Amino acid sequence: MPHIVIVEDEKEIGSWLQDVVTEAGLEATWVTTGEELLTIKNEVDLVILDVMLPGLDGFSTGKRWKTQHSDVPILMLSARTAVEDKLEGLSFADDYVPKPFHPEELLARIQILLRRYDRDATQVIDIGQLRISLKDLCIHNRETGGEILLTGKQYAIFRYFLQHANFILTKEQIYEGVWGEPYIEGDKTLMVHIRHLREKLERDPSDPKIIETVRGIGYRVRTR
Amino acid sequence: MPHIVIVEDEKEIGSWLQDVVTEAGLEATWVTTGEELLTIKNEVDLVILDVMLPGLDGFSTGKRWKTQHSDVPILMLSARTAVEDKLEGLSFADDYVPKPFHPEELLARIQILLRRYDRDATQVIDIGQLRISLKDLCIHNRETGGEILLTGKQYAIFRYFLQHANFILTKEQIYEGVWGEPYIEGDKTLMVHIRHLREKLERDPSDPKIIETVRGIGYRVRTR
DNA sequence: CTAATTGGTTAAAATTTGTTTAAAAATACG
DNA sequence: CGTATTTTTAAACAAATTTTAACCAATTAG
Repeated sequence: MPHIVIVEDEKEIGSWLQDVVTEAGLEATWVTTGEELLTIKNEVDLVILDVMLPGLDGFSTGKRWKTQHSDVPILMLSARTAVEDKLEGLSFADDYVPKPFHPEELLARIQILLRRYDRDATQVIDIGQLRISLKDLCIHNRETGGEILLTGKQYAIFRYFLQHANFILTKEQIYEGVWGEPYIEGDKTLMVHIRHLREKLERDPSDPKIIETVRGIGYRVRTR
Repeated sequence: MPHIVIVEDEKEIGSWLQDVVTEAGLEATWVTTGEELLTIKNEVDLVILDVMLPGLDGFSTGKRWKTQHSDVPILMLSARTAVEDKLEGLSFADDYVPKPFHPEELLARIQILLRRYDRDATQVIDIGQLRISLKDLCIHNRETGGEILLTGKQYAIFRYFLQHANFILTKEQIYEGVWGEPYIEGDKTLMVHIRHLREKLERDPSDPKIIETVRGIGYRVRTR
């Protein structure tokens, strides 16, 4: 059953949304702040995100979600119908629905996003001895049969590699994609994380096959 | 370049849409009936479909397209803003934009759909036996099937050549373009790099075909 | 034909870049 | 609040790249 997270600070609307989604046969979690959304660890299939939020606003929350968490679709809700707001939202979100709206329209748009997202998800890829299910980012070692658990940053980096698999990625790209802030020339932080990742993923961390080094440029993870 | 088909019977709007899409750097074909859309044989990446059409209406056209043709996304346009219409459209289409709308919003929504259904249109150039995909910085030898990895400076120089392909480039130009500092007459650094590049790229480095020498001036890489 | 010029080649020196290890700082957790 | 874990910083080390420099080959001009 697809799991939907609703981020809405107004109690009445939040609770109503949760009902609407639940009655449509979907699982719904309702949180009231962007910060809460960003800490959710469970599997999420879609986020309904209000623009006006206390603290971290909807736009900032959405951008962080997309860059730091996952490609899981975001449907923005807003009473602000100005083109600038729509454009801002659509620059990272997958749909933007102005308030007020009919619950049926919302559900129809949710279905579209779930349908679309489902297509490119539910995939399992093999890299070397590893088997990775992209949807829940579980990594198994096919040789030992064990599961490999990564830390937060390690997941973020490895996910970035998988999302851009087979591309040679510059350190700038990776750092900015994962940390969301500019890379400072000569910084070794990323390299230390690569080292830790290799310790967990590679057969022989000092002869890496999964995370290749492309000297003078960056790194690459191949899936083919 | 993504190819977009616009189905719109009103001449003014159709032509305007075509302009909007074309100016955004996309290829646009404009037809006036649903029947015409269903006969298109070329590759299509997105359909913009008006609801009100003479003959086969937008809803019927869209459903046929999805069932009989392909999974290529449909963006519905309509002056009918009733929920029933929206729901009918969203039951098969991928987005439903009520008229009137701002061109920027339309373009943002087009981008979202194209992004989702991206056919991985990576730009690929062939030079001699080499196949180069600029986007992921990969160079393949089509004869041996192997990949050619370059060092940082080698990538920088070769990319400069490709960005100025078919032009005869002076050593000054290349040096200043790659190093970002003035070229000192008689410096052999560039030549050493050219030698290393030729060792990796050419069939016979002492009889170069890919990086030509233009005596007294500089070098040239041809793509045609 | 020979000298001068320009580009090519090679190997060693210098520099840059990536790796590794350890410890400090920050964060999460009970 | 203290402990464990994660993340970042720092420094020493190793290795590959880039540059330098000396010499060689080809072409052109006198």
